[in-house]
Amino acid sequence: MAGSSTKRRPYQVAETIKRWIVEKHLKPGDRLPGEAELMGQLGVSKGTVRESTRVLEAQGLVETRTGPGGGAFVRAMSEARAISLLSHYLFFQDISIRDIYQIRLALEPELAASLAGRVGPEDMSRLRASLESYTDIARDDEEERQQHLDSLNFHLMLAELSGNNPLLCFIIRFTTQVLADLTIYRRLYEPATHDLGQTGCRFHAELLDAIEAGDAERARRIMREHMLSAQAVMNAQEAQVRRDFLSET
Amino acid sequence: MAGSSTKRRPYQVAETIKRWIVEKHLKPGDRLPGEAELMGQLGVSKGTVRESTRVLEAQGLVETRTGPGGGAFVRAMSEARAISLLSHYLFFQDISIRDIYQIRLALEPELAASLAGRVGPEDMSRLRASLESYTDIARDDEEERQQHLDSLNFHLMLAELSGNNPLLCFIIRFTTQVLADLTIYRRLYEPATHDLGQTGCRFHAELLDAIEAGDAERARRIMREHMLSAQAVMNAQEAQVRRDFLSET
DNA sequence: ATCTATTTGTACGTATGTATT
DNA sequence: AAATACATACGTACAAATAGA
Repeated sequence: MAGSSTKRRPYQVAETIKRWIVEKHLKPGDRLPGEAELMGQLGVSKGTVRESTRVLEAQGLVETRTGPGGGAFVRAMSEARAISLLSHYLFFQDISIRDIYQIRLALEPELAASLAGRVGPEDMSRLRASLESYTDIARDDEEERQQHLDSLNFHLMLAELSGNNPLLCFIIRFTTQVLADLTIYRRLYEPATHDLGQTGCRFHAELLDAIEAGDAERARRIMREHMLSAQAVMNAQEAQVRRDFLSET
Repeated sequence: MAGSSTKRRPYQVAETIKRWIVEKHLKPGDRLPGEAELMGQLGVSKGTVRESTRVLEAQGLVETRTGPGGGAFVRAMSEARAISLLSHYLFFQDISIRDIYQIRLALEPELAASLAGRVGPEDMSRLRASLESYTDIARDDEEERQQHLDSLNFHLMLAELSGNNPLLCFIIRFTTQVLADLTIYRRLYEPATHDLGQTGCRFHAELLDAIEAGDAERARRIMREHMLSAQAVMNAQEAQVRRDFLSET
């Protein structure tokens, strides 16, 4: 294989800059050379430099600001962007609800266990307060839909609280996000799910007790039962996940 | 909310094109309008169109070809690129070996179970053949390192075989990739791990038996024990994951 | 509050590379 | 082998945004 550079210039430049970030141990907030300097140092035109910057920006590695002192700055990719990018990957892969729940069933109990005894009192009451919105049975479809979103949000809050293991946190938030996305746009929640909110609420309440008591094994077991119960309901409606990109908010 | 477009033009254009892909149900291989047409339809200049194309390309949504009949084509993002993009996210997140194994411990048994009775004879023998390379004890460090890579590759092959649940497959391949990456560049594998290859090989062999027999529960249990055993060894060396981007191959 | 300097953002024109026919 | 259609790259000019005097 000859050394002929098969990639196009903007990508060569982007790769070079990535190497700089690694080798020079650049941290979020650090400034990269400006367009003019890059043009000079790398011997490319302005347009090429800009295309490179867009690439790095699209990948979430830098952000750019105009004006004096502006330029391209190293940036820690937001979790929202990472989720969005992963949804780009799954766009052409056929994911089913079943797939999502296979993951949740394996991971959520793990998260619950790792949280036992590690949630402060103020977060604890925030979690308990959030249960209120779906203790009572829903009047209409609209309310039920909202309850389901609130219930999913409970899981997002749990993931948020577990600062340790960012990867676990990310995966859980991603799966939850996909489910929430489905709930918003589709009538995913129609038949025979009316009491899912009720039972879900009970599971959540028991789970909080176990977490507060610091009983990791009990938390794990409760969450597992919770997932199995939800999975059974969801598997009934063997839906294909909607083809869309998740937005970045 | 006012329609004031806070984002810059290339991103507006990229978003527009993404909407086209969703709404028109474009599939991989479908061609997007050429630069000239986009310039006309969207009322932007050539440079802006090109920056937009780079953004979509960086996100793995399109590829571009030169020459007659060339242009930008819709493309299903490769798993390799998705892994690379996710590694960009984790770059600033401080992941530990412990974190990786927490995920593996939860997911690998699930994968093993889902594979039981679903692997064809030819794949079965490929898997068995791969065991050969680490049945015998390693002579030197170099050989041991290679054995560890082969052993990880076994898990990659398993993930590959499980076509169902692309997301599960992706996550497992990602975690394995991170470990392989560490093994290549660092001396992760030094102390007290000499028999890890041996015991790992035994686990793998037993696992294949269970899979061939179609015994999902047994496969799950064996893989779980395998992960627990490896985790115990790895937790000894509480290493921080190396700061680097995973390459796209 | 206004101006000014700095730096990115957008547009346009032109030339070159590359693959298809 | 040549013509064609398309992306790729360069250079310049000007617009917009922002920090600081």
